[in-house]
Amino acid sequence: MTKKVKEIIPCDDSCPVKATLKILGGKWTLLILFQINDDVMRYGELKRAIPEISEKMLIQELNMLVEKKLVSKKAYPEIPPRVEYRLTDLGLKTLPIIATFVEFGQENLV
Amino acid sequence: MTKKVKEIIPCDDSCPVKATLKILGGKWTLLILFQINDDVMRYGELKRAIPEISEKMLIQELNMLVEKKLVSKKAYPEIPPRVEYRLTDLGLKTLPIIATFVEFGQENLV
DNA sequence: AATTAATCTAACCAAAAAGTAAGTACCCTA
DNA sequence: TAGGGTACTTACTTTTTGGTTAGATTAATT
Repeated sequence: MTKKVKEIIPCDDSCPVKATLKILGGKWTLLILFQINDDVMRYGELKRAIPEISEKMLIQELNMLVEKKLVSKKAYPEIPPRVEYRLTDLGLKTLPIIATFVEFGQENLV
Repeated sequence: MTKKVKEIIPCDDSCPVKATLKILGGKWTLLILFQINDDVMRYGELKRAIPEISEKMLIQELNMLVEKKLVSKKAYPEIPPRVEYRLTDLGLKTLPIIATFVEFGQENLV
């Protein structure tokens, strides 16, 4: 009779949960994606949709999301300026994640 | 012809995404739940499964998860000590969330 | 001529989260 | 009697994150 040894596979950098967390793990990230959803949102609209976020964080997160190619940005050369954000194809793929967040929250928390 | 006004519903404390984020938003939380999964895990096993986490953070997160009723803890009065963690019914409900993280990571990142 | 509007930037500081390192407890084995 | 195993705990420091304030832009409105 051999001693049973539980095999532990240490999670490394290829852990998909970790990889996803790296992009979506911020305090505001999922909330912003959730608000944009499959719509077009202006900067000011997002600000009103997430009132507690500071302008700095909103811009910072949006820039990050554009850089990571989850969000595309279109600025119109107008005065006053108009900038529209929407999800890219990659960004749209986060919507199922957000849907599970919504469901868990609705059924168990709020 | 009336000016089109986009209706913005500001997300308040009842936003399900925010509520879920409040519990699952930590740097290590989802990773720990992912490792426990539908299994029984000892403290030391979790430590080996997530090598980069510090003991302090692991304990802190586990305590938080027990307090939030996502994880149950069973300590055996033995020397050396043995403590087992497993997901509660509520904790098991986070597995679909984690599954979407895994899928997104596998298909788009790793 | 001053004000307003919308989007963004930069500098600075505060708070929160996470990391580090050491120590505690207890019995067993060598 | 020294060291090892397991699960924590504490005090301290660093890093990350977030908040505040001020300012740039420039055409149209007051």
